[in-house]
Amino acid sequence: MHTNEIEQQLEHHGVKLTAMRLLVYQELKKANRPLSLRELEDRMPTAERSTIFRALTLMLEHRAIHAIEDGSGSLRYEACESDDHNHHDDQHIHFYCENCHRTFCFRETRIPRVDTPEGFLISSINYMVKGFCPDCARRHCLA
Amino acid sequence: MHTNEIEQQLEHHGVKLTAMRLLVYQELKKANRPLSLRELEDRMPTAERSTIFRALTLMLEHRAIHAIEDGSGSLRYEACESDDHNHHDDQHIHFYCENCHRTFCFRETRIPRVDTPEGFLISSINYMVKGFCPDCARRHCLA
DNA sequence: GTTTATGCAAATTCTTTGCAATACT
DNA sequence: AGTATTGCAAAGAATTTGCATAAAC
Repeated sequence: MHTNEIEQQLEHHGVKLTAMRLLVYQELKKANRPLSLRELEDRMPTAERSTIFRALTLMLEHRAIHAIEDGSGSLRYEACESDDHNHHDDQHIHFYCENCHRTFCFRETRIPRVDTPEGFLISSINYMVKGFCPDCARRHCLA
Repeated sequence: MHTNEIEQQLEHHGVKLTAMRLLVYQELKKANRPLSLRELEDRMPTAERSTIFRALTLMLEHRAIHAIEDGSGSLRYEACESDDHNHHDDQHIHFYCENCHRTFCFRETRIPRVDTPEGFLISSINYMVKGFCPDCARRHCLA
């Protein structure tokens, strides 16, 4: 994906472009999995924590990205898959390995919908599975 | 539910009984919704934060309770519904109101299961819906 | 020139641990 | 006595904010 496309995506969400915001967004796109603030910092030595944080907050508000809590103790951010900013759901489910603390995206698996009681307004859904990833499961059995 | 029943539930999970642990567990049962460490502290002026925390940690390990991340920035703890300590899933879905920061349990709604790729070992599942609760939705529309 | 974004530093909040004192068996 | 639990205080980790500088419009 070219930078221009990415710029357009951000603008499509109503996010005013800056060099830093673009960088953060690109990094999320590139990673292709949810990243924590810390991980983003590590990948962008030129960017300041608070700058990244404010970029993330802004993009969250504009629903260009979403946040998931995986139990690692820190939020992880992920670029939205679709450009449809009317549907801001986490589109797919995630898996968090309690042993190696990695978070996996199961992109093939959409989140099954449920009925909610009258009056509740839904803006997003997180479906988070936890346990052991194949690597850790194997090691755990051998041990 | 009598104290004795609650004691039995804890012991059934292999948690050695102490006054503090019982108190914490009772408080969770009583609340009937997920509580944060802070909320528990507020409800138990006699108990120390670290004591509550260690009680929670222990009960988590023994799967007498489970933890959910609702996006409020702090973990919330909830007494398990069933006494079956082989199934430690969050049995029902939760709703977090982004406006008033309350977390609701939709006990009627079980978490729909999904297929996960080969090799992943599942220990728990969180299904978290976010948005506006009826109260906040109404106020938001009027505003 | 006014508004907006950035960088730095520090405050806040939440979680977790070390250690001495206490309670339990 | 010996082990396990509790309370206090403080360390760690992550998030969030104030403010001065720098950039954008």
